[in-house]
Amino acid sequence: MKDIYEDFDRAVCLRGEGRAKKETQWLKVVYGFNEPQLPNNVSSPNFSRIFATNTTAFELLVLKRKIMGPCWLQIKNPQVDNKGVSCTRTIVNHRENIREIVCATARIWSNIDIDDPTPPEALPCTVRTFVRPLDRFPPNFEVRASGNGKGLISPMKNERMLLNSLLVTIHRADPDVIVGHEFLGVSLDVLLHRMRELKADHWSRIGRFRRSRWPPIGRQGTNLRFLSGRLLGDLASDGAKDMITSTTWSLTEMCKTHLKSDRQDIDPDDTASYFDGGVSSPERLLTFVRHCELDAHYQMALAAKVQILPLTRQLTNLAGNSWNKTLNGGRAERNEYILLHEFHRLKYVCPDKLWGKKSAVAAKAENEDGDAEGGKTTKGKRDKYKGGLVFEPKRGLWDKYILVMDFNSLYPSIIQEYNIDFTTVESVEVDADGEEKIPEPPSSEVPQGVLPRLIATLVNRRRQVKSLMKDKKATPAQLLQWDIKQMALKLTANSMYGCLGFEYSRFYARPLAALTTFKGREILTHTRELAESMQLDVVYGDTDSVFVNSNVTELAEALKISAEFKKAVNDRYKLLEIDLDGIFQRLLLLQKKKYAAVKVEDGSRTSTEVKGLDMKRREYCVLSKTVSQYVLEQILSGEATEAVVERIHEYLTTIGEDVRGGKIKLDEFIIFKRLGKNPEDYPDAKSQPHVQVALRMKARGLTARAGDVIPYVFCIGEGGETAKTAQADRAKHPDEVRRSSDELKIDYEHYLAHQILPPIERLCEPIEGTDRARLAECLGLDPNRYRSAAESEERYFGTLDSLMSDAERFKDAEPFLVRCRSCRGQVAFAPISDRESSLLLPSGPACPACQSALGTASLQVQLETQIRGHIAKYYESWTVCDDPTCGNRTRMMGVYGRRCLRQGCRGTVAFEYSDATLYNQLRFYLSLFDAEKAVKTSTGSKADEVKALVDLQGDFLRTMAATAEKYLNQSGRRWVQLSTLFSFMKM
RNA sequence: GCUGUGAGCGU
DNA sequence: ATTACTATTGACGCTCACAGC
Ligand SMILES: [Mg+2]
Ligand SMILES: [Mg+2]
Repeated sequence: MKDIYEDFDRAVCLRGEGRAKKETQWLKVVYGFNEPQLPNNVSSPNFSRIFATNTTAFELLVLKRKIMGPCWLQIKNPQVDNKGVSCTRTIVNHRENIREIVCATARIWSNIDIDDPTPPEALPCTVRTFVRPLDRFPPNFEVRASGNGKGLISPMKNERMLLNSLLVTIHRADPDVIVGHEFLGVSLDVLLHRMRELKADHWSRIGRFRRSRWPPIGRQGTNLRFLSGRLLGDLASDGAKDMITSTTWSLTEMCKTHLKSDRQDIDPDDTASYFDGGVSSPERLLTFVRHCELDAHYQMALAAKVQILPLTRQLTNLAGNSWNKTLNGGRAERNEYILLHEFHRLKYVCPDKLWGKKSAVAAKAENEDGDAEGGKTTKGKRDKYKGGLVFEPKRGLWDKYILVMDFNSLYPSIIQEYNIDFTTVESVEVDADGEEKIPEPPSSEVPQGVLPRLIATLVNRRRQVKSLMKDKKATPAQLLQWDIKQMALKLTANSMYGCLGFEYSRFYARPLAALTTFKGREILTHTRELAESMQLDVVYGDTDSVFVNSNVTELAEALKISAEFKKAVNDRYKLLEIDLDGIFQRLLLLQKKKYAAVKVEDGSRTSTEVKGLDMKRREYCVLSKTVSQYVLEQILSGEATEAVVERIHEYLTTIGEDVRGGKIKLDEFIIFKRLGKNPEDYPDAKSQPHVQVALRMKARGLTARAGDVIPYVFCIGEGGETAKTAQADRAKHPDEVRRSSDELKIDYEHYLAHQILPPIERLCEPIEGTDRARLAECLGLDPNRYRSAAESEERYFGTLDSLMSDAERFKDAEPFLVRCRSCRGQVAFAPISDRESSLLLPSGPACPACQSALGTASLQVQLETQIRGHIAKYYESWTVCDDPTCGNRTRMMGVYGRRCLRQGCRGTVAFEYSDATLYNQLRFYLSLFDAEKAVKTSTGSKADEVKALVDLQGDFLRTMAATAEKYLNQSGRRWVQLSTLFSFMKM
């Protein structure tokens, strides 16, 4: 082997379990990357282990040269930055169901300084758009295109020419950065496949690495390597999504929220209509081309607005990783590199990167855990250790000042405060019961560890930057740059903790993470106790905050209390710092992590702060959010409850009418849900609306991949579905609804019952004077279906001491029909207190028609037969639809389904003969032979008569009652089970 | 109510 | 007119909808 040199080096090994091993002697061997990699598990009498056999060239270069992110390696070039934006339009070739390129815009800015806050529209750029016909261009299109304003439009003969010209443009401009929206996931994928298919010239010019032979094109969204040498800033990448607050990250939405521009949405299925040489006009195609031009601008404007490039550069400079990785997202790698740099500098040997495996520690813990599967969350991911503490909220509407006291970056502070580090914390024993114990923090003599010092450095640098920002003479450009810097420092410090508990991390150290959160819980508990010792009421708290009820109505007094409390808390810690995060004038505390408040801004201004409520979630449509917003405003208005409740009821009534009257636009009904996996990978796609919609999108040639946010609307079923699939199948893409022109109708009832009512009900839960049934009624929904279980039960059976008479209670019960063997007549067994109709005489039961006696045994058999008939009917499980226009009666359904099976009907089915009906029937039979009740319900002179009768016929009554009771007990137990187990049936 | 699945808010 | 390869994942705490039992 050549190129080898040897060198003894003292180093400390950082392996696995918490504390680093002792300093030992190492032999450093270096050889070229042209030689094969050594296996990492070999040993010999001369050495026990080899480390870093699989270190990548990138890691080595960056560490050895101490390269901390983007910088010039040879200082000979002037600062040149060339940014390009590409925007492509594709069309689905339905014959082969593949996507082709029809239009592409390259918008190029040259010599840009990314820290320059000037918006892109104020900077010069060149615009070049290539467009090709599907068959032929509309007449005169070429002429009209040449007269386009700023941007150059180049009509191309075919797709291959388009691609070639695009490649030439990219080659000439040779951009350092490509900015796009869904470029990696969509555009690049189509570009690559089309370039290969059509044998485009110099295809590798899309990147800076020249190739002639095509390497395999990987899975969609994984082909970043084709762009080697250029940076890709994709607005839809995970990295960008973390920086942009948006529900869908669609271009249209981000333009609206971040640029205040109304971007026109184009239904992909309409693309062909713009191109049709016969139908379309040149103007129409031009609008399409200009739309493409404009999108390229929007993408750049958004990138500038959210500052992806400057921020990712700062993050990369801090961590010393690759800029492209930061742009693409994934925090773990940044964290890994910042630690690699630090440990390398201090001459530690770091744990090797394990490809495709969890870290050694994680794998070991897995074996020990065995099948003792802990609390699973998603994708079989277990919770590995305990996290933050959340106090049980004291629910309700608070109207005295509430002080929100919050620890400043709790976890980074804890790591510093307790000197938590790989090198300082002793490894822990595993308990007998497999429970891992929390390690002890080191004693105060132990010198500061690597991690605490790293975080301290970051925090100090941030403090310096923030003090710079206070300078009055600072230019806006400087301020912006400093703000980005301090943001990057904060993000970096805050992400250190997360990676300690990350099982795939090279620096995985679960005990350290567990210790950090443990201290967090301890601190929060102590903080609460301190507040209570100061006679302060803590109404809520989450991980690093306590909500203190000041119980005063004067702001100055509240501030005084907060200052006292703050001092009391901060005196207990060296570094840890609590601060007043905000003051709430009113607070509606609904659940853990769910509340709304009127926050006092400086002086007299206020703002509303909402956390965790349904209206913050993308799965609730705009309409639902609007209604929630109104209701919330009323509740927080501070006015008298009656007035508030009345206004809410009124509002809901008009909403119900407006919705049913079709006065609300389609956009207000759109629901969003993200695909957690690719749509094909769902085991039960049938029951998931967003998956169904995504699958249909794919069938039409559009893309729908893991991570995409799918919009959909619930429509009225067209029929042909089974009960199981009905709900999900009724979800349609908004474009489908728009295209269908009245074919598809929005399911207004569904929206009222599932999107509007539940959030409102949750908001009003602590409000006196209204309830679910009342709210449902206002919306025009059947209040009975929304009554609470207790209420429904009352309505069924009456309360125990109800005034409801038996006649009322049993009005729907079927009578006990007695057949006389002599005269073959049939008569109902009337209540015995009803002396005129009853067939029970003091001498015994007798036929009212022929006066012959009826035997006890005969009556008993007849009763049993009829009871069995009812029970059989119950088990037949006939269901009937509640929609009066349908009335479908069937037993086709699964026992627990509720949807009507009939095509096109949206009714809800209930058991025609329900458990409640059966129960009531049996109680009716029993009541017929209830001596005590008969006496009680009789009045005046009748009472004596009845009393005498039941005394004489006691045996008969007891026999019959026992018969009824036997079945009642059997079925009664069944009923109790059903009513408690399947409480949903009594909604 | 339990189980499972799927959502995504919160710190 | 030269390579080429995986794989890709910050933590935990809490609520909600749906299907099935
Ligand atoms: Mg905090
Ligand atoms: Mg907080």
